[in-house]
Amino acid sequence: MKALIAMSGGVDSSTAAYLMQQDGYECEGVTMRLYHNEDVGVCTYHTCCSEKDIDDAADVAYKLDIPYEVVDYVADFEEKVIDKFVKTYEAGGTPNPCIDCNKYMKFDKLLEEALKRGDDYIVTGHYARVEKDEKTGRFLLKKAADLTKDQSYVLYNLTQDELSHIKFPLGEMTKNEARDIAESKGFVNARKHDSEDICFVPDGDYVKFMEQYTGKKYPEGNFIDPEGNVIGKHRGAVRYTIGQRKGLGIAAGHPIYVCAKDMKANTVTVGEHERLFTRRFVADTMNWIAFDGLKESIHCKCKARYRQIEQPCVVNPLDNGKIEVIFDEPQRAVTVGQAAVLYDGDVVIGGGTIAEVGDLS
RNA sequence: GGGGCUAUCGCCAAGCGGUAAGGCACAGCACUUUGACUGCUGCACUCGCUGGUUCGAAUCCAGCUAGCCCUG
Repeated sequence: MKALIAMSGGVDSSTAAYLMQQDGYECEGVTMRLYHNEDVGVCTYHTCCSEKDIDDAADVAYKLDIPYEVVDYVADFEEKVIDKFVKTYEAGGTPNPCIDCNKYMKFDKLLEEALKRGDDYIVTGHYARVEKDEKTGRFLLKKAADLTKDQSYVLYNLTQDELSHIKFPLGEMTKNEARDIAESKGFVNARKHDSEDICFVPDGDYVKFMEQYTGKKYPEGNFIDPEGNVIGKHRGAVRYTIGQRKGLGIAAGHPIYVCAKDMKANTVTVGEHERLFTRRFVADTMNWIAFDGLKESIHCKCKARYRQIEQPCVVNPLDNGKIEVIFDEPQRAVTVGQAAVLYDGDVVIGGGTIAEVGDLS
């Protein structure tokens, strides 16, 4: 059996490659080049696919004695991930580009490439598990054994067909075990810092990135309180997201947070922490894994952002494949553009994009 | 023209003769394959100005300056 390892240059995918090899697979390593580093050599730790990362991946592949190559997906990445990222922000939402990168790059474009090359599987260093449910014959996506590292949330878009060609060798182990393996094999990246931040925005300033990318300047506007009184000037509405506290520059005596944005009026509403809680939202562009589609209401758990403990809720099917989620308890800062992923225990039922928040009537 | 009140970090605000609380904002770090949240740390050798009283004052006194209010 042949496997194509998506090697980011980090520890996880390196260890994953090693494990597949140990498992008897004929492996080849590939790194996707997703964008061009404007300032080569400057950003070394918190990006994937930088020149440094390619060096690291190549180094590991050499150690494992497997073929290695870099594929150029810059154009696709820009179209499928960056463009959507920018558009979501401009529309007032808050995107999660990692999810789209998984959906359109790793498990679509790159998987297609793998199949074309005659590989049976595509392999990544994600902490998640794929299992085949013998009763139904469906592939299930499940949380990682190491719950502190679980990444099933960012993988909810996987289809049955994709899942049948995916291996996550790290799904059963802890981060430390993965690092220890890398260390024992002498991989250069064994102690490398975990990836973080948006990979194509190395300095964390996504607004600056957007301004460079679009050539636009996002105009200043007013901060208003919930009653509509102007209480300050903001530096561009795209700069703020629901629930945000830092960077407002408003000294109200107590912490205040972004409660709402109106892109048309170019206003950002700020208010007390208590105002951020909602029980209801609507999600669209659903992908279902545990079954083909939602036909009736179910009770399950939902994560409305990456780092949230799943919360009990009721999910109601709506028209056009949308769903309505009603949490048992109000949740803080549920935000349009973020992904909502539904869980039944360890199993990912499915997920979608939050399209509308609030108004439980 | 009289009378009163107030002047302490970017904002708010403790302090009332014994050697500058706190909150907000801000910065850094931690956390983190999204944006956030959160946690930790830092942040006035100085209290509108000038003198005086005192062993010692942001705290008492005087004058000055500024702002606010009332009254003409």
